[in-house]
Amino acid sequence: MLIRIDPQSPDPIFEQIAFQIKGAVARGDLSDGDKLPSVRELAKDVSVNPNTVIRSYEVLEREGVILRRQGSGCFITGKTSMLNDDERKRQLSLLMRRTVTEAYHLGFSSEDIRKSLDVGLRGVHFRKEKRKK
Amino acid sequence: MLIRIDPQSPDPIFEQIAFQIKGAVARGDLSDGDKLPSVRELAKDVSVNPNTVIRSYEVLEREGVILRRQGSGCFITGKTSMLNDDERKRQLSLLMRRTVTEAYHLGFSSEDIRKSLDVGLRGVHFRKEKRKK
DNA sequence: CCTACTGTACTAGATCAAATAGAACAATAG
DNA sequence: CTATTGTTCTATTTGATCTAGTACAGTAGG
Repeated sequence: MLIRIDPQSPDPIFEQIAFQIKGAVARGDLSDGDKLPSVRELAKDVSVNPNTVIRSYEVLEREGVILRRQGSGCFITGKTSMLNDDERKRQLSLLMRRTVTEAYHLGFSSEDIRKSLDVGLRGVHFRKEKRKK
Repeated sequence: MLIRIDPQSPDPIFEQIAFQIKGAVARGDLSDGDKLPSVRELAKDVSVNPNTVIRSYEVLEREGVILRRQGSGCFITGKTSMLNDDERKRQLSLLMRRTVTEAYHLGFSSEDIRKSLDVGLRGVHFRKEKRKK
């Protein structure tokens, strides 16, 4: 587990950890059944309080990314969101509205933005359970 | 100016205000030269402290979206980022990596994501100064 | 069974960001 | 000159974040 914390970042540490794990899953570096480092171990690695790691793992479990089992450890589930379809679509729509607005103000054209999304998509490992429409 | 604050949102008020103004500019509802409500006026509208509005306007000016002129008011510039090209590209790349990771964990396919981006892009009014490549 | 590992829960405290309140100053428009 | 604009400042409250330390609970393996 190569987690890098940026102490200067405005994002809280527990979110940085959670996001990096989500990134590893999206890339396929971590997948169904893989074991995460223990709370204490990761805390030591990253030089952070165990409570902070716990908080990251809580977030990830609430989002369905991992499963926590007392005594044995935390594991990647390989599943996604758990929200109902309407809510998922709403979230995606919000996310894209934010993304497009920010990209626009960075001064990019719609072509630039589409291309950049494609680059991002190429880094992701899409083979998951089918979802019903 | 129809600004809506969600007190439940994890995002700070000053960011919500700034983002909604950026959204209005991206949609074309606000454009070059348009005057924003005064600090005190908007603060009253949204039932928020004037200092909070000031902070939103500071953010927007730092990003080049608006221009503040003491005595006269705040105005849309119609310009974008002001960062150099390398930094802009870096920001776009980061933004997209975040977006794709989140969308992935919401359980969407790369096709879903591309489509949703296109929907978002359709809501944006792209006619701006040319940028050198 | 025992031990060492795992996650969990709790309290307490330090630090910082966000927001409010209120006062005062500075530049502009009319 | 006056009203309106943005600006600056200090003080205070609230909540989130993070640290620290302790203790408890479930699991795996000898």
